[in-house]
Amino acid sequence: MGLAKTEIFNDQQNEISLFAKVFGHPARVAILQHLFKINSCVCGDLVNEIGLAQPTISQHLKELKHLGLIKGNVEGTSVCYCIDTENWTAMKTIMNEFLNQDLTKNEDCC
Amino acid sequence: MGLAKTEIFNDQQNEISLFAKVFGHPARVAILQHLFKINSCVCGDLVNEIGLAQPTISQHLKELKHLGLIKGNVEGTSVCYCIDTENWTAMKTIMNEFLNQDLTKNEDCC
DNA sequence: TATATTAATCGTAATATTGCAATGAATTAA
DNA sequence: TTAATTCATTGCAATATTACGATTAATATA
Repeated sequence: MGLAKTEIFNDQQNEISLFAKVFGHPARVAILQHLFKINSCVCGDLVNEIGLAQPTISQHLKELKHLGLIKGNVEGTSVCYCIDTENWTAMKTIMNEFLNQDLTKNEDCC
Repeated sequence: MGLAKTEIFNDQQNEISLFAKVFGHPARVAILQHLFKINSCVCGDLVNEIGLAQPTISQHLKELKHLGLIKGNVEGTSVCYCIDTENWTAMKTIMNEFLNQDLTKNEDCC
């Protein structure tokens, strides 16, 4: 089917999977790392930095923007992207709660 | 193409995206949460707990196992799964490094 | 041995994702 | 106004993912 049955899972599980999914491609990981590193915002330098065609980068940026993890500002003919720090922090809280589940109760298997 | 150009990204970026990808489906999130909660290991209870068919759950378990995040032990006719605590911790380190990048340097966009 | 139970695997249909060439829209520069 | 620049969008081909019925393999029980 290629279609997840999201209706049988709770909001938290669906939200975690949506954030994780957007990190599930190395190009988007690389884009985010570069935005963090460059601090001030970058634009289509990303196309040069990462070795993918412009429409491909544009598509990945769109997905990151759609989840609110980055913002884009038009500056003349170019568009400047950067991390949305507030939303990034909120995402981190959700992901950390999932990743940092209590392991001390979990013994070796059976 | 449906195929990520992993060769143009570094190992860290590819590894992060592989872990994230496996969390990118709510069923796998739910499976992991249940394994954490049940502490002692569970088997095909997962099929009942989560509302998906047995082959589907089995497939998701296979992916989690392939990444080393869970272990499976055969017990008679049933198979008992649990979190691989060591690998989970290692994964957490990698994901935290990515999620906890320094935000203090990132100002509002442009 | 025959049957039941459990879970993995196979095969397949439906849908999603990735990547890019071609094109379009918006702005700037000449 | 015309041309150049930058980026988004469209359309499409190749591949991946999700889900499940049917089957198989392995073990347990009668």
